[in-house]
Amino acid sequence: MARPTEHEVLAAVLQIRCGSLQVLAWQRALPPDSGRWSLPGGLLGDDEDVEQSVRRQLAEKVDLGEVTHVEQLGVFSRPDRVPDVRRVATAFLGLVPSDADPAVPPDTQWHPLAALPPTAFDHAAIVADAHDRLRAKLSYTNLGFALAPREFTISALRDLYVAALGHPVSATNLQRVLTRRQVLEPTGAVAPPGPAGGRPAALFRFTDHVLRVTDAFAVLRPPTGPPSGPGEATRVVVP
Amino acid sequence: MARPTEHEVLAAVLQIRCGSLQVLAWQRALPPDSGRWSLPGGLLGDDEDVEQSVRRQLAEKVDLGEVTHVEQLGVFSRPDRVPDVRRVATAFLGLVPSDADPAVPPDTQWHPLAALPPTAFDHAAIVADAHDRLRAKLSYTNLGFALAPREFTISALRDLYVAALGHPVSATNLQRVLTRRQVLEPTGAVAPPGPAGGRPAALFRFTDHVLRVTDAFAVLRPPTGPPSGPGEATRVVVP
DNA sequence: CCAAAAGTGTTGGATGTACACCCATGA
DNA sequence: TCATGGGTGTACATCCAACACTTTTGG
Repeated sequence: MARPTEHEVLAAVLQIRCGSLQVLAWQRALPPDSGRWSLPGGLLGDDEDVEQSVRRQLAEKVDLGEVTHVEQLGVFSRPDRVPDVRRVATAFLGLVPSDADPAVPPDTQWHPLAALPPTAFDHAAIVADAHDRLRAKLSYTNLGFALAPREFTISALRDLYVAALGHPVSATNLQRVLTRRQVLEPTGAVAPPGPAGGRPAALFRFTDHVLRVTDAFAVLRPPTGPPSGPGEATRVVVP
Repeated sequence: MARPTEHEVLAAVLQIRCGSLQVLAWQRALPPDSGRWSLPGGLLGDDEDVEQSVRRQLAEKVDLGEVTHVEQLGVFSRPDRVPDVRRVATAFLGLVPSDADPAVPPDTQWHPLAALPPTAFDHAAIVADAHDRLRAKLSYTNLGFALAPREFTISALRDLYVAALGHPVSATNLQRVLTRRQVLEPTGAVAPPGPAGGRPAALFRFTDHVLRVTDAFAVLRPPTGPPSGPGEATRVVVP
């Protein structure tokens, strides 16, 4: 009767490299789907939950210290998503700062999302979900911290947002929005100008390195009476 | 070595009944956790994905026609979440309109979230996640359609939002926000006043009965140039 | 005519985009 | 001093919460 059900975890690890958003994948040597590119992951172990598992599996491909953010995307469970066996996957989004260059195994490479080679199983859908989630959260959380170096100029940060969002972003307004929300703070230092000259750029850092919702409810917020209780509700849709 | 992994689906089905947000649960007759209250659900079948499965399982407890919205919350996978066996759960949020009164099996009851009896396993955490998701999406989507009757007055809708959000909501502003976003439209009809008199209330309906994000990116939106391409990006965090 | 409930008008604040303008540096 | 990149100031639009005021009913 019931086929045994396996459970795997898969991570779309994203990083902005050379100005483009890229995803980490390894090339399958054996069937099924040999030759196609596969997201890092593996079977859920007996003594771990999916979050622990994805971190353990990722550690086999990259230095976990370089992965600044991991969050669950959802379950992929079509009965035919993997041939022959019944394998349910929990998908994750992982982020690596743009200045990291983690060592990866020889079968593993970064690929621009815009030109993804043929992927195994339903991994392309997972990558698409990861991209959507990243775009959304860049807009209403401080998630940028996970893509940026510890210190950066506003134009460098702008370039990261452009690569991740896929549309032009004004450096002027990016700075204003993020500082008003206290997502960014100046370090006090400045970066030397490039060879073409120009005013030295101030350096900034993210004030916080854990995910925070910075744009609370757009509407239907609780009345602004006396200072409301601790831990105001925020638009935390996905933890 | 590896224990066989089972996969179950569980649904926190929410409805506003008698002015309070309630969740559907059934009382376990047998161990483990006998006597405690459990969310509807069951094991994933061989030929279905988790979305199909949760609908199938829900159909055993309520008329599926009454469930106006179902969405995935995430995976609960602590190794010890269920004793003895390894069982990973995909949790869902389900919504039932406030005017429905679905027949439920004798062991099944509605319970106010504010006074939840002892729950089985990690089901209380699932209910909490469902509540958070509902609160968040009421604010930036048209999800109210899934809680409201087909036609309603603004004050009735306000009461639903108050019950779901847990804080006061101004009927005046609720109407303005939702009509501006074209989430609501007047039916043209009016409801008769109550016994105490008062002006008859206009009846409204939701223009759409599928989830739509109505409050697009708060910030970092693409430049408003020429009319942008089709299907503008929106803050779809969870499909 | 009064109370009750519903709906409209209006104000003020917060937030964001766009754009003009000023600043600091290297050649 | 000029080109270049960086940063600030300001105008304008949008959106929303709050609240005063008007409308329509039943007693």
